[in-house]
Amino acid sequence: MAETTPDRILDAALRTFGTVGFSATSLDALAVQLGIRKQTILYWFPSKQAVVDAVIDNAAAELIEVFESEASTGRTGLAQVEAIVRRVFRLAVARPELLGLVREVTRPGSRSTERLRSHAAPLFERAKDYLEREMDAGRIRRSEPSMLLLSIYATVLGVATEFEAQQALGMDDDLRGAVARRQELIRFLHAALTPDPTEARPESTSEQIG
Amino acid sequence: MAETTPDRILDAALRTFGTVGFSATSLDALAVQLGIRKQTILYWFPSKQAVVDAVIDNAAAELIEVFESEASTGRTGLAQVEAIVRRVFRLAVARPELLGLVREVTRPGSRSTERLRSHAAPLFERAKDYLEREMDAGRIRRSEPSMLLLSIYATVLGVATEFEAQQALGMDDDLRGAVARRQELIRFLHAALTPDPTEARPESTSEQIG
DNA sequence: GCCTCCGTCTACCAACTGGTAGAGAAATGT
DNA sequence: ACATTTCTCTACCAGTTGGTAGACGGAGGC
Repeated sequence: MAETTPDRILDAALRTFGTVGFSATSLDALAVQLGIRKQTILYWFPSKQAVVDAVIDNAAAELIEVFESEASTGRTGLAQVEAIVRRVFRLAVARPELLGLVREVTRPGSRSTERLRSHAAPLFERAKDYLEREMDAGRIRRSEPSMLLLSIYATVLGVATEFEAQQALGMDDDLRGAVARRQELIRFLHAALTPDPTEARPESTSEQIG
Repeated sequence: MAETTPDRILDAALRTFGTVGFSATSLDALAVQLGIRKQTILYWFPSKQAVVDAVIDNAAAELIEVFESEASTGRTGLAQVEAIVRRVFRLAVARPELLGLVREVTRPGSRSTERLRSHAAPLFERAKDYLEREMDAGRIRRSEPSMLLLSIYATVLGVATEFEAQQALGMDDDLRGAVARRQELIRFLHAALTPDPTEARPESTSEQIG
């Protein structure tokens, strides 16, 4: 089954946008990559922005799929959270360009902020509702759900960040190692969220900053 | 004391590069911001790349200053690590564009990878040496120093990531909150690295991924 | 008063950007 | 066999990009 031209365009665009960014990617460069003319891209998409939007929509759909399929397992509490995080990790290993795209879209100056918001906001609300329900049920330690979500998000995205730093520093090409280390952090997160903790959180020597 | 033109250029460039990125920033846009013509920028810097390089060098010098001044306090163990992390956090609050620049430079497709490496590698080696010494002295729990450093790096950079996501989602503009939450994570890190831990790390329900 | 140097300017340039118009090839339907 | 539709192409275009050449004006030295 031959991949259609628009599909090939979106594939290449996701890869390139996710690594070098939107504005650093010209339609020409994209076309050369595919062995076609840029006018062919503009035949399938009315503008470059339309390509960007389509790539974002596709990626969002793929990520939402992960949440949907995990939400339907009937798991509860932290097991559910961990299952989703683990799936996202796996996706990050298999398709690092997806995380690159997320980083590109969440950039302050991005023109796609509105689009991102329309995809992410409902997901965020659902996750918040879930956490609130589970906190009410006593399965997750009570805290501010949106803060917790942001922390989880930042931790997950840390994989990509860390991996890139590793490559920039010329270290071994070891995303799996980065993932394993990140899981270590997730375990700390887990420890902090489990109800009836062993109260082993040490007195930190760090004072309040600001 | 009037700021010189090249200084003003570097200031504006850091701010813009750190938010919208290198390639999305034109010399013209930079010049308009400063109320000058782009040719004036090219009078002070031989090329755009030279501006980029100078901005990176400046930022690197500023960051290295933080490490240097903290290294000379004679602190040891985790107190030293925490002091540096705290300083970097403070810098992140005061100058978010610095972290934006780091993200821009560590991007896989970046042309500045070599320059980044030349700045970061020696710092990284020194930090590794420090950690190894402190592990030998029993003041930090033994683990792989470079892995530990990468985790710390990712955690610190998470502040920026989280803050940007927050803004993209249209939440309250609260970097300080993000920093506080991040410090919570740092405390977990602290717990995991303190020698003779209380062994309170829970059995995680997460299985090995891959 | 004049000269020189410094900093910014106007006026260009070639290359590249996203985008348009329309020709031509290759299937497809009838 | 022909007409139509689908797709990619060549040939453009105007605006923007980083970069060059050289004029202009002001400050200081003499």
